[in-house]
Amino acid sequence: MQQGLNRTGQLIEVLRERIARQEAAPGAKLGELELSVEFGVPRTQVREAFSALEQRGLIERIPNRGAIVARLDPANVFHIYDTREVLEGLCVRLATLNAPKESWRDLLDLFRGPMQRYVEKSDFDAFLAGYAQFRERSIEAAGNPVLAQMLDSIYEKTQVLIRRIIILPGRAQQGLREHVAVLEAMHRGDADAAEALRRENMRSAKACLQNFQKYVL
Amino acid sequence: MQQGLNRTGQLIEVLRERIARQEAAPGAKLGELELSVEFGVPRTQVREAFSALEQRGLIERIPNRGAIVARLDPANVFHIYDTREVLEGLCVRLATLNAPKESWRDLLDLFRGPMQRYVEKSDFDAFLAGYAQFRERSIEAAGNPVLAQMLDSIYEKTQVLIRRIIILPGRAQQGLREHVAVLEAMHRGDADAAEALRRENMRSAKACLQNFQKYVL
DNA sequence: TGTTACAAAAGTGTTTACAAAATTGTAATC
DNA sequence: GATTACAATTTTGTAAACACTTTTGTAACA
Repeated sequence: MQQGLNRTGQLIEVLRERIARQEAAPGAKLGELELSVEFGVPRTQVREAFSALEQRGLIERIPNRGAIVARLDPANVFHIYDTREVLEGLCVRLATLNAPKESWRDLLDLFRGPMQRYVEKSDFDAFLAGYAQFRERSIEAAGNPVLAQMLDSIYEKTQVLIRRIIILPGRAQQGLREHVAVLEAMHRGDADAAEALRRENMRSAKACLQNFQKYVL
Repeated sequence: MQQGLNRTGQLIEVLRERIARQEAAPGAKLGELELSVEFGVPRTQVREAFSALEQRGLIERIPNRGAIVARLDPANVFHIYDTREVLEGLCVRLATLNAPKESWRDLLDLFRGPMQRYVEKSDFDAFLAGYAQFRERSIEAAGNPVLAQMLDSIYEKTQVLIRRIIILPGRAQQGLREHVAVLEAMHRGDADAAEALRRENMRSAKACLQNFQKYVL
């Protein structure tokens, strides 16, 4: 799966990052020549990168009209959350089973202490960084590369949404409470509870999304 | 995600099919020039197709040495089954919730009657065709394209294995029993039971794989 | 006979150039 | 002043050519 060194692989990574961060907005046009001069690579390599990104569902290619950043089909958002629910559940279950209980201490402290203050101060960047840490640690502890890849492909599509959900009234607080509950289960080594709580967490995020559908989608 | 008409998209599909069917064995070399003359397309399009297939994890590209059909890392096989367990579970749950109960009648009859005889006669092709039918119907009824794509990406990697597992002593019988149980749950509209039974089914397949590890991996 | 050195061949990676399509800009007409 | 027809520009799609790497075949030598 890794294609670390060659230039095309790097280009794919950079574009993937750019799309996930929304530096290139959905629907934005990606010019072949434009990118080839920006990165100093031949146009054929840009086209190869496009082919890979299209396969990943991050861009759409329209014949003779070029490539645009894929728009997130609102109908698919809920499908994504349904799927994500079971994957995230599996992730924390495996992580709980594989890692020593005490290894979750620092994250638990983070979520019980500093993260609370980030919410109160509306410091969403710090808050999201905490979420990212939880995500990375869980995936690493789960030790399942197949699962990791699938979660990645979901994250890169939903990263947009998370920033919109987090600012909804009360959502950050509730999400935080639920994460603490998950971490507590992980800390006491209760894998089944961790999975159930994480799934509950995803369902509540989806419900929140449904409530404010007209504002965020 | 669809790239139906253009030639590169077709080429990707044909190669994907060929790899999934094992017409191209794992480790087999895929020559650019060779394929470009076979399909009558320029070499650049073959390279674009390679880029897409590499992203999908179906081939590996080694710099200056070309592309080979990806070998299935034995360590990943169990990771695949863990992940597949939760996805298949979700699939039958959604299918049960979305489709009318009676719509599973014909599959239930198939699995209770003819499929039994296929097993007894060791008619594995007919048997696998029945499995495929169950799979397609479930995915369609689930109506979740995100889930469908993930299951696809798993199937195209494991199709090899299924043919080896099915011939293991007693496996076909047990798998059939478990499928009947799942279908019965679906037929009476019990989504939770269907999910639990399907997951149980995946775990038993994984266990079987572990028992005969040295023979099939 | 086996091994090393070297040359030829094959294949991949990259660049360039050209053809076709779409978009944009302009001018003529109603 | 708005609309249509047409030309110019831009951009994508395709083909060919070139350069570099790996592999293979051959011959000289120990």
